[in-house]
Amino acid sequence: MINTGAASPSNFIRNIIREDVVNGKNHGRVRMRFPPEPNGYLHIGHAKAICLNFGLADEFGGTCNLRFDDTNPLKEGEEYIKAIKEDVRWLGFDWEGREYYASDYFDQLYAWAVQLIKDGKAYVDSLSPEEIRQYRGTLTERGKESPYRDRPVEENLRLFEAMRDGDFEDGACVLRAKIDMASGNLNMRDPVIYRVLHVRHHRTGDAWCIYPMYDFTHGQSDSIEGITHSVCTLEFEDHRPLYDWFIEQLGIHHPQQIEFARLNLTYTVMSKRKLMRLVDEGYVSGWDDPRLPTISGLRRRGYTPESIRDFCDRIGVAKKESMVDVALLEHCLREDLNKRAPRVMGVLRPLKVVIENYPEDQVEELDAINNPEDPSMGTRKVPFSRVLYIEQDDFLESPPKKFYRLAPGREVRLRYAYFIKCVDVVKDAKTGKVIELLCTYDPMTKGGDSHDGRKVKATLHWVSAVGSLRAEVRLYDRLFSRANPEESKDGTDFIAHLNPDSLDIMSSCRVESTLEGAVPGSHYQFERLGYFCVDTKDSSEEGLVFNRTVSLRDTWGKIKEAETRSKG
RNA sequence: UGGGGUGUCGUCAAGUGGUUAAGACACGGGUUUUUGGAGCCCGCAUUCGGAGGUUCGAAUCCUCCCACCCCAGCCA
Repeated sequence: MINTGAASPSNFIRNIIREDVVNGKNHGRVRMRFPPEPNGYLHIGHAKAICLNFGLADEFGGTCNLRFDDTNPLKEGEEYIKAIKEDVRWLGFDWEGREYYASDYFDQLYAWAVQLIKDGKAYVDSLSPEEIRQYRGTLTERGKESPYRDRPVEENLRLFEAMRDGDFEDGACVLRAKIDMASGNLNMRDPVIYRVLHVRHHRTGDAWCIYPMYDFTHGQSDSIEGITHSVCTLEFEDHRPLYDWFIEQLGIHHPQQIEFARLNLTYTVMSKRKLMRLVDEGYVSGWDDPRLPTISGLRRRGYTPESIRDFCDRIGVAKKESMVDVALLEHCLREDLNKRAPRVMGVLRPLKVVIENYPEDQVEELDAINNPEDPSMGTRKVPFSRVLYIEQDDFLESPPKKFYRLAPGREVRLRYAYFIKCVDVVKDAKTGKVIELLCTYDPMTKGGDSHDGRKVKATLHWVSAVGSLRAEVRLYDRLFSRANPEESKDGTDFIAHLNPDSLDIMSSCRVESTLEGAVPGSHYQFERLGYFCVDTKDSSEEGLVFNRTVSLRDTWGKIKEAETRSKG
């Protein structure tokens, strides 16, 4: 178990638990659990819940179980279990072998259902699904009792057994709790607790053809595991009275349920249904597409577990439904990577530069610092030669006032190399586009230091033509063009707000040769551009592929943007 | 009078009768700089959804009102 460390801000759940511990409730013990349904991949919203549950357990010297709520074999599967475990582990949490499944409790749940029947608290209903819906009433009108509600206990027992033995088709009947059809809380209007489902379960196989509903499973599973604080999201607030009712009828340990608001992030979607659709309909390349807020997507994008945990600590926990600015997530990432990522130079859109006064066949090895934030990371040698590449964005033939990079007649510094001055440009005869720069260098400025106090306004990153590698770089941007893609006044599908420029593949980039053999998944800062990582799926010895994790803060970009905006 | 929730800065979020109403992100300005990066400094809610009331004193207590979210799966 990792200790998320530094004083996280206080939140109401921690306050409740602290109070309980102080008062000796549950003998001062804290038992938490993270209970995903294995029917999809985990996303950053789950990370919030994971950090909360494991973090609180850790803080109060308690434990946190990983429990799969696998009560619906129609939608669940092994693939998801595997992915979920990998994600939780990657985030840095350890369930210390306490890996449980609601399906482990099927026998106990069945026995409890029988107990309820015997106590006259549950009955087998033979109404059709449609009829059950009609009998339930509406939000403002009370429901009607089923004609089967008063079947004798013996008959209920016999029928429930027959359900279990496979005597009924799917949907023919259900077991319902006998509570109150007039309740203002729909969950209390005789909720279905068992249904017939002739489906093979990924763990129990064909042992069962009836499966308990989530509502009849979740609370009792927590109870069985001795959970003290059962933390879940807001939409289950209405279910709490029902869970309490089961616990009370059964006379078993009563976990305390506490609800908090789920995480929403700007410029993305978080519901499993929507993520599933993006994957299934091919809008993204898979659950681990780097544009997705899934844990696997963030991982592939280059996010670190540390940055995600830091983010989860900073967003807080409350009951107010909120939308967190993705800029905060990016801030946490930059802060982490700034300290750890080695610096390297790479040119995304190469513009050829010829240093006319530099010897034809000479190649110099220049010293470059691996990370100015951390001297212990040392230095490396980068080759410099007569033909170089710089970024196309770093040259403008007629620069606006605030642009202080290279331009005709202007001098700039090449990082760790020399001052160079642009003396001429070569243009494509047909298009008129600048395709090459003719420059001179000042040998006295080796290493980048001016020898005469001469100042230069910009430092550019560059790469030597001879000592550099070709690479593909995938520039990722937000998946949606709207802060809240769900927000559609009427009927507009969230798909309509997909950002058409969320992926930009740069295929003729050049990176410095130190990147040869770079390890998949490793992080780098491409100086002046941003943080990038070696793609874990598509990068290889023959073809390096980098993903842009996040750009550096871009002051010039903002100036440009502000100016185009003011010009109208 | 269906039930359950929530409203504190652009976005999160502390605060639970006496604070100049924390902090973070964002934003703006300055400083520094061989990354227009990073760092550092400064600014950023006379006010807590609204209106009344209680009190020496209210974001915190009371009353009424308003806005928004969730619930009618044999999904979770």
